[in-house]
Amino acid sequence: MKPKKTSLSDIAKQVGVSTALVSYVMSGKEKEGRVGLEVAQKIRDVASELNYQPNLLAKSLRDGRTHTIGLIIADISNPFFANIAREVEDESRKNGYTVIIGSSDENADKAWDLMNVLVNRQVDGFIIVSAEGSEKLVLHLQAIKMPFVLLDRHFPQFETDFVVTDNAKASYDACSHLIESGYRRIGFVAYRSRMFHISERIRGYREALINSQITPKVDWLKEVRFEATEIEIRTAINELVRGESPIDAVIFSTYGLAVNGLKYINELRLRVPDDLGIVSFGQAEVFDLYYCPISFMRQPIDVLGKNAVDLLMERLQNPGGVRQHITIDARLVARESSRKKHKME
Amino acid sequence: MKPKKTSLSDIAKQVGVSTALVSYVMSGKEKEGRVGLEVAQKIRDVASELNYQPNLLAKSLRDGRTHTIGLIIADISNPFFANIAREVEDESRKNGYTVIIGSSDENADKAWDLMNVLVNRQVDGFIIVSAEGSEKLVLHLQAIKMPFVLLDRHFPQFETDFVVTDNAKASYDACSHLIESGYRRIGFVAYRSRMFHISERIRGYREALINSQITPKVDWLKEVRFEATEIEIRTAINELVRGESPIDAVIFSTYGLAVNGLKYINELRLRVPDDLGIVSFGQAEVFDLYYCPISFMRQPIDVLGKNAVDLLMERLQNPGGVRQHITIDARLVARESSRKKHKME
DNA sequence: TCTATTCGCTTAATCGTTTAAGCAGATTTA
DNA sequence: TAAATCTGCTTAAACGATTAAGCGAATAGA
Repeated sequence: MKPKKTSLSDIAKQVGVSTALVSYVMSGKEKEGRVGLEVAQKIRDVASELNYQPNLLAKSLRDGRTHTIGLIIADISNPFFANIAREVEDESRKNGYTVIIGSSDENADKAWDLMNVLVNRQVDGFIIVSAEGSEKLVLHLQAIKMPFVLLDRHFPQFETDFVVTDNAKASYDACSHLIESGYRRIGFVAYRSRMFHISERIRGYREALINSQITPKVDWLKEVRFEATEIEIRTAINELVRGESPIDAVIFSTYGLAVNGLKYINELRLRVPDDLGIVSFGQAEVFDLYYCPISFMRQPIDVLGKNAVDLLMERLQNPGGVRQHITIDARLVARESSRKKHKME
Repeated sequence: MKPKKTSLSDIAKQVGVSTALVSYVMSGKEKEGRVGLEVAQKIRDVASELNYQPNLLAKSLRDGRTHTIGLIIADISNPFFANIAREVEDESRKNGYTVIIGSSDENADKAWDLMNVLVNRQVDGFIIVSAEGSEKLVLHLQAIKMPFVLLDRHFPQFETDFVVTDNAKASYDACSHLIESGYRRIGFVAYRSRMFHISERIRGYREALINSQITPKVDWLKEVRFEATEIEIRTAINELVRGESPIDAVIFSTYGLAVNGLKYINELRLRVPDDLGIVSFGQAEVFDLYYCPISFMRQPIDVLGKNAVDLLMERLQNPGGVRQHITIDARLVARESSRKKHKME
């Protein structure tokens, strides 16, 4: 039925030598294997004649490395993660590694299951964008001494390798920028979460306000549950723009929040930035093409992805080395959605 | 250093039996293996005590199936493909399969290399969104009897399994819709390509015009090279709106073309749909949030993805079975960008 | 009581590779 | 000239799991 693939021993048989010789030749170790010149050539000829392709499974089983890494992200259909995946894929291939991607949907149980599947498939290491509640996963990877790098989000209580953006600073910059542009009552929409990167973003936002002698009102901070984004973001925005202290600008702390938020803002026929200034996290074509291009904090996804892979490669070489913490700055891309307010207000 | 994972023989040693017994128990074949009750229990106890996890590499090497499928797409950072990837991933996992994704960048050589890597990793089958010039790849997979399903694009000259949208019909519907809305001079922007799905889209567009007694002008069809989208789309649109027979509506045959086209249309300060009606292929948040929501042909990505996986699963079961061709209709989602023209024009 | 059958287990081959160890024969060294 | 080294190759174990075949001992059948 299926034509059996040619193996080392097929070549060996045809040439009339042992598989050992063939192996040496095929893996470029003719010197070490002390293979004769004519025999080596004969082996190469037969190999290409039979179109020999090595079985990576056998190789991996033998030497305990699969040259495969597992990438666990929230959702590959989210452009932020899709771009990360792309970077990780490219950078890994450059290093001779294949990537297996899995989406956790921000669900720690799913992430745990995924991790187990990938561990059983003997990946050499992981790059992980953690879901909330993934402490167990991190501890388990440490326990089994599986190399891994946390990306975009990390747990300050654990000593791990990680590559993240400076979220507090990014938020601080976003908020300061709005203040400089003349906005004073600035809302902040985040996912309801106890994750560090979220609280860092909130902290940065608060500090920027305080630093400008603006007292952050509790009502300005809205936390939306990830599982019910579409519904809860409507409530949140309603309260923000129609509450006791209505806002004149808002920061979306995430791409998904921005998209859903903007949809509702359109429905309400609020004009950006006249009715509402906006700065968002995340990035995507949406922000360019919106009638009023959206200002956003650009996270250098390419740098994040590349650093994560490089760091993991380093860790694979040297599992015992000191853990590295890489923090990368986000850069404000100012657009129309946060342009200067007219003073006449 | 790294704590060696527990293997069957570790358990066997500790219980004092052969690995065969342990294997029977761990794979739920106690009956077949005729394993004693107490011994079976002892094995289970020790297994969970040592936290035994099977080595899927060894299993795969032994029985020739990896329960892995390769997914080759153009670019994971393109939302259309990202969504496909997501569907394929989910549906595969339901079937106990893991997916390895690779991006070809619409480049046949890259696709070929990717295919080889995945073949060497012993994937059980492929789902492929072909790049132009991938005939060699398809023929090779057939030659080595590797099961595969073509997704979204296929080669009519080869007898393969495939799952595609009815592109001619989709294009026909898109164009007819514009005509019904009062547009008469309709442009069509496509990638320069000899791929079947592209020419089908062009064919459907032409037929719709002819069917309405409109003679399609050659100048209305613009083909841009994938590698130079950003530059060439500007020329294309310039010529379309400022040429001898300027258009009043345009169809973008692809998500990427739409995004780049819309950016330039914004720059030109053309108003949609008053200056230019629009219908696009592809789908994404952009289309919802554009100041004038974009009409588009909705390709049911979930159905495409699910069908591709299911078809591949079937083919894995029955490699010899008759090839299946699944064609799925796209549905027009009419929005503001193609709303009825005022008669006064 | 003698032969079949069942039970509970072990042995060993297999998947495709890698690589340390060993073995003749030829060549060099002292 | 005897010992040491080099050359070109083979043998065989190992990675971790699966599973057909086989082997005593106990049980059943007649």
